Amino acid sequence: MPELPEVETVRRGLATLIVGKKVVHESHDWPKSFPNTKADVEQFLIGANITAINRRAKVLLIELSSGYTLVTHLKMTGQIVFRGDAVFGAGHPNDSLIGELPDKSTRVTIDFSDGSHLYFNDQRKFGWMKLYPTLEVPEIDFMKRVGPEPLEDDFTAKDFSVRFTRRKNTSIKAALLDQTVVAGVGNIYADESLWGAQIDPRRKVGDVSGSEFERLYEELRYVMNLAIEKGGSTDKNYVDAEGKRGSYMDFARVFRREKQLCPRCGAIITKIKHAGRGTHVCENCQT
DNA sequence: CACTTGACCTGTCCGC
DNA sequence: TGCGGACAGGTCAAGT
Repeated sequence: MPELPEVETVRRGLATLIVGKKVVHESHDWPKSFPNTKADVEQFLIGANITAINRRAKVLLIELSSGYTLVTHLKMTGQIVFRGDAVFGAGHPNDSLIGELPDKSTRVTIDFSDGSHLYFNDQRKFGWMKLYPTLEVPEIDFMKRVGPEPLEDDFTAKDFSVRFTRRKNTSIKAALLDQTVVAGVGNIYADESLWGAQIDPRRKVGDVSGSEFERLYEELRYVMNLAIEKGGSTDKNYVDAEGKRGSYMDFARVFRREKQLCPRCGAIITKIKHAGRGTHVCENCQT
């Protein structure tokens, strides 16, 4: 599920909902979802206050007053949902995907001193939360290797195209999905931005021209900014920190629109398998 | 090193 | 209705 816009949406929600709260209890039923020892939890999580919520690529960083950070990756089906006294989203089926919590997919529960709760749900169990000393977070392998944030103001089209030179023999889609090239791009926004730039996802990086890279840069930033504005994309599982769906899928031009008409040229959109992923393309106007 | 494929999991959908 | 297989938004470890 979550790519950069979804994780950013969760981050913004959590920043208003849980910063300042004090953790009093944690429980989990699947060790891989929260691999720290009980002693670490006691020492660095219980009794700590939430001081800030940050994001790098698709990783959520929940900072604690203990000097530790709860590093969180939602992978494919992770959800982080806050519940206070009110049940957010209940009775609004178009707005919320989930009801009572904890539910069947709840892997981790964190309780706050004011009686509110944070739930980490993850149907497929690929995601995880893990405590790291805050100062060591930049030393985590993934953090050292991940590429630049594509939405930063000082990230230019030139910076973007230069990142791809190392991968000139692979396809443009495989390179876009490579987190060491650029941070935060996943299957939805790869397909959407390539459609916007009118580039066939199977093209070799080495055959993509400078002006095409400029278009792709603009389109990637456009779709990701739009997706953040729309609260992300809910295809199946994704919800924000209040349990609400995102609406970008209503604006998608190719993703999950196979057999429908291309909004640009009217040809039929096809779905193929490429780079090990379902890939949506208009074979008529993406060349 | 660059590149590709399989593994990690559960749930759903599709064809027989 | 049941059953097998393919597939799902991500990343790593292995393999070539």
